[in-house]
Amino acid sequence: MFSKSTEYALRATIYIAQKSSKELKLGIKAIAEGTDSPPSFTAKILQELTRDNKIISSVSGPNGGFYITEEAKKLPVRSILDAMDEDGMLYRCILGLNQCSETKPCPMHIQYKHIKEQLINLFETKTIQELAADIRDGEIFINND
Amino acid sequence: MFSKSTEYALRATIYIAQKSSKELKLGIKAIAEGTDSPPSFTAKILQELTRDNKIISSVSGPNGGFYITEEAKKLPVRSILDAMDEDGMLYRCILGLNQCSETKPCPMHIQYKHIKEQLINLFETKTIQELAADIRDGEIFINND
DNA sequence: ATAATTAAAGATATATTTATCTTTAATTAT
DNA sequence: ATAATTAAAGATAAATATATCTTTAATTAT
Ligand code: FES
Ligand code: FES
Repeated sequence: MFSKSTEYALRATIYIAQKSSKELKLGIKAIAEGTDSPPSFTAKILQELTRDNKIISSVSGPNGGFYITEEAKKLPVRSILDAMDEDGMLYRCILGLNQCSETKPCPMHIQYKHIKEQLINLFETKTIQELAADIRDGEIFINND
Repeated sequence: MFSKSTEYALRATIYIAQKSSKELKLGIKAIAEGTDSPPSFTAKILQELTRDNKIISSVSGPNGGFYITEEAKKLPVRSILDAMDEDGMLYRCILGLNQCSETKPCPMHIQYKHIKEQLINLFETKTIQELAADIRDGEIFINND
């Protein structure tokens, strides 16, 4: 469904939202371990997510690390896809035609569009903080342990 | 959603099912043009689909080309994913965890599983011939013209 | 001020996917 | 039989995705 980059971005963001606060920032090592992701690659991805403080925030230096603001927690999961330039995926033709449209539909369009709508709805309504809250509550996981 | 390879495989198969018969086989050039796909790459992909006559059939030589049997037309679209080794996609965790399961669900699992079920159902019940028939009927397309 | 710590930025490496080109084999028509 | 046509197979190339490593900059504690 998504690229590795986007999967790591989603897992890292959820992990940060669940574990961090402005007072307790997380280092790249902890994030990578907590999400079963390669540390240096995850670092690169977090750079994209912190650019312009779009989703994740960070500070360098001792006791520095990554955290997410209460504001940003309210963003839909969709905004992570946007930051990773993978939001196009939600709107593509499932057979790879240049456009997915009602006026020039592919043979799978009619049935796929209902599924697509649910996908879009899921990513646009579910917020980062909702996903993070789920984990705290119960038996929900963000790694392979 | 799918790799380029799989997209080309789906489009080519639908095109062949729509236009060919045992008497009227299609050359690689016609298939590539009819589906807006790169000819030599599509040729490679058709080799995978013809291996063991799994889905597509072919004959070399003059008046040769690709066609699909009435039997094969009854296969679900899912069988094309199988042939392209991309059937795993339907069962993966949307966050990229090693397993998607009820017992160790990721934060998106509960909501995604309903969508996933519909995707699986679509690919397992829709047949190649149904997709091809749709095109003949009306305003349904398999290329970008 | 200095040293220590941490992320940011940049350079590089590896693997995979996508794509093309060339040679071979099969089939058919003459 | 020979030549023509077509797909199969194999080799190679280009592009992209994934991953790591090194250097730099920022911040903090001493
Ligand atoms: S046109 Fe193919 S999914 Fe909409
Ligand atoms: S565990 Fe992630 S989608 Fe099922």
